Amino acid sequence: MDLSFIKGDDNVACAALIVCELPDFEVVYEDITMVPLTVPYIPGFLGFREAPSLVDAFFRLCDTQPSLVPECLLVDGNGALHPRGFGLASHIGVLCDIPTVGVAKNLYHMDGIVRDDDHKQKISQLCKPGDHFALDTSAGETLGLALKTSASSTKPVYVSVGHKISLVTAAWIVCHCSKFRIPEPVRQADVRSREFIRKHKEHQELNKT
DNA sequence: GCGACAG
DNA sequence: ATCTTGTCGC
Repeated sequence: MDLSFIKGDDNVACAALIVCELPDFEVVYEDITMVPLTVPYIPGFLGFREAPSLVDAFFRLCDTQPSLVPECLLVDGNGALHPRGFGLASHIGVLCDIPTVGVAKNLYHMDGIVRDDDHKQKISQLCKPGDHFALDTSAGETLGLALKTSASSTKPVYVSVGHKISLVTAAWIVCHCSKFRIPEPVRQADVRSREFIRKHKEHQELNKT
């Protein structure tokens, strides 16, 4: 039920697609691969850098385990909460033709949406999982939500529409997938890709001498 | 003009 | 994103 991405070094990263099954988020499929990166990281253009490898992983899932293709992807990055309204989650949704939700761990500043004192004040008002507030542009358009996902975290996650889903539904899904701050499918993709990178580096060390 | 800026 | 030590609490 997800997708994520981890960086190895400058030219190679680790793409991870994890499928979790309810009710306990048991991992029933994982596709973790080292991928070469040719496009640099430029804020605002993350989709062009990371979407291709992740879309590849999704199509591998479609080919090999069609019965495990989820109804929705949770993407580590923004969707509509983006300077041009089209972040990584939007790229993946369109290319894979599947509903996607953007889940960012940090706020990406843009027109009228900044981590100022007002924003910090609103965060401090969030008290229980599910509490949230809208992220509105200076023109009054809601691009996403700051959502508290776990009782023990001060920091919210930033949820936005990726593709073929409403913001309310997106927030509902993120909320119900969260044991900790980061929704479990994204967290598993994160944990497992780090682990993969660690083993990969060990393997490289052995081959040196 | 300069810095900040999802991962 | 990554590097890094300890610390607190269940």
